[in-house]
Amino acid sequence: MMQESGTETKSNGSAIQNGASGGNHLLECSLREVRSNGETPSVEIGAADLAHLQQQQALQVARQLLLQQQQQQQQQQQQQQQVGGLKSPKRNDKQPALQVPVSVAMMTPQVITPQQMQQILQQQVLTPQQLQVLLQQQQALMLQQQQLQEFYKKQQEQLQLQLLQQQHAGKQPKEPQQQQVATQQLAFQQQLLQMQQLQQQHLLSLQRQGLLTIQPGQPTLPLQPLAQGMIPTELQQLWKEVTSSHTAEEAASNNHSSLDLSTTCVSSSAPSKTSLIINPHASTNGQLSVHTPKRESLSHEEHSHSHPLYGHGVCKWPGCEAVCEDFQSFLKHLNSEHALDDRSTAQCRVQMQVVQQLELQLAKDKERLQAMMTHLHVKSTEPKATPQPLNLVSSVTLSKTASEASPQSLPHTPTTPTAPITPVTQGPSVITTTSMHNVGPIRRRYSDKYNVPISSADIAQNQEFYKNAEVRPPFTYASLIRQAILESPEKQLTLNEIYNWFTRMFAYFRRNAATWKNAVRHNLSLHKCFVRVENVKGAVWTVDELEFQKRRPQKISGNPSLIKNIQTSHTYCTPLNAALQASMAENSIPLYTTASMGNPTLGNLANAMREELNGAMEHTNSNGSDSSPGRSPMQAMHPVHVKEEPLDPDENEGPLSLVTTANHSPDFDHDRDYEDEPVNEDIE
DNA sequence: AGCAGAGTAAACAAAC
DNA sequence: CGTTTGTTTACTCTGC
Repeated sequence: MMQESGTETKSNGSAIQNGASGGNHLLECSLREVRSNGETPSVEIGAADLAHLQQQQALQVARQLLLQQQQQQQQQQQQQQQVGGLKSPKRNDKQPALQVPVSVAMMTPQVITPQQMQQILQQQVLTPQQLQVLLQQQQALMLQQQQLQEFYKKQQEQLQLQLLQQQHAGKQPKEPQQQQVATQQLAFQQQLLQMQQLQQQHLLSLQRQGLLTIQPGQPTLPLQPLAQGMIPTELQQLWKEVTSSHTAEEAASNNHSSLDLSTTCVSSSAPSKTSLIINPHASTNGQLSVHTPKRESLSHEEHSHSHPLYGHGVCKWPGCEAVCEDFQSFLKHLNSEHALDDRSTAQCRVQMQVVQQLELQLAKDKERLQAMMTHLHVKSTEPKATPQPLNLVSSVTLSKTASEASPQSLPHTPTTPTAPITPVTQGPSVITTTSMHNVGPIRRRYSDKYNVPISSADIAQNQEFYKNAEVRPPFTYASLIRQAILESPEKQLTLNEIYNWFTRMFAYFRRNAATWKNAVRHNLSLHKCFVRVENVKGAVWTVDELEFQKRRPQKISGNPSLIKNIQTSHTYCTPLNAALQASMAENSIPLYTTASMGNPTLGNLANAMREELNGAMEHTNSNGSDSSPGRSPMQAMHPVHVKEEPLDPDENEGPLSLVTTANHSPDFDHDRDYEDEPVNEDIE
């Protein structure tokens, strides 16, 4: 029976590994191909050339991506066929994910991962240097514009003064002076206009290159200060005063210029934005409303020509730049050259990716900014911030809404963590070989950690942590075995089921199988608390609670406050958390949130620690009164987590019991490898 | 320093 | 016959 399950798993594991590695190979090849094709162009090229080149590259990337996705799909199909024939269907979903987490992201059909986007943007389309140059250009333009605006403002103030003086003086012939002033102003406005056009061009070129996306409802960043700076209420008032005294032609010309200002904004492919920015002033001003109808009618006209893909007589389709005399010819060009075909679709796709990437980047930067501001402005929260991940997630998981607690998640990432949005790719890959340094013996390092009570803990999170991170759990074998047995519905497990529990619950026990299995057997035999019961099917192991409690006379050297703490039900998980943190500290592993992993079994692992704790308490309170049915709280928790555990080996008797436990299987090959290896790679 | 608990390694036997 | 299960012994390490 055991043999069957063992061999079956072994063969399955290898089959899966082959499939996965094959897939990786293919993907790597295609990726490499993409990379090699997307060499960064030489530096000394014009902006237009650059844009063109980038678009070409983008096209190429698009083709490659399409190809790649096809390959991925094929690969997936192959894998499913290959795997499906060999193993039970239940294992299909989880195994590849655990074995080659990187491939998971890549195998997602039809979706470009952020990593790929990053590659597209940074390696293929634009180099960071190019990006920086463009941004610098943009900044320089904005600076110039600001200076010009200030100058313009000053001029208008002077003008205002002069006008006031003239009004008060009320005698000298106004016309020449006023005209002079007006023309002066016009000159400035035209200058400003030029600046705006320049900036607009720049923006458009950025947009064309996919560097900047102007969203319909939102003002573009550079234009916003300009527009706002251009039309403050006082300025408008002043402007009105000046223009009202002018001749009709002047007024008309002035109108025109102000119109131009607005149309500039309009032509920057953000029509709605114009109204957004200007209308508030119009409403507050009242003066502008006079102009508004005209402006609207004109801007409408202009608007009809302000196609996002058309500007300055040039087609703005990525990589096109065909010259079109007027809007009509542009439309003709658009329909003929950029009709719905493969090429256009690919280009569109690339543009979408670029936009997505930028949005992603924006989200990241926003998050970063938020964090920075929080850090800088809210110093008082700093102490709070550090343990926040824990508290946050704990509260979330305790309320069993482990939906989107992890900010990144990460992955989280965590990290996750790292991967700020690294969402949830926390497989074993997240914590890599560095975490394997702690392969040494367990030893009871945690005993002293009990003296470091930490606020509320998250058992579920810890559990997920150990499931994914190859960190040695700070529990004794005996505790773990007992926990495994108690978690089973019938409070009894076969040896193999205990093994399965270990591998399922702890990534650490997916390696060095020979070692820890031997230890498990050793413990089972050694400790009286584990009772072997002959069964119909064979033998199962149970726990003699009495014996188990007897057997632990150590730890906790009477810390009254701690003990008091412990006895409150809420802090039952405290030692576990302490142990977890200690363990992580030992391994230099940042705590990353894995709350997104779904319904964690509440208190699974905590029991392992609790019982240790209880034992210690009993020892401390040993002067009689086994006051603790103190186990009762923890026992009371069992029904909860026992029910929630989705894969209970007990339910799957026979050879399949091993197979149906998902997590351990990917590493089963490793297990075998380590079993075959005579030398333990422990570093002590 | 000594003790006890825990982990590791290994030998061995019985069962499968 | 090979593997799994179970037992036992010896040794090391760690905390007290």
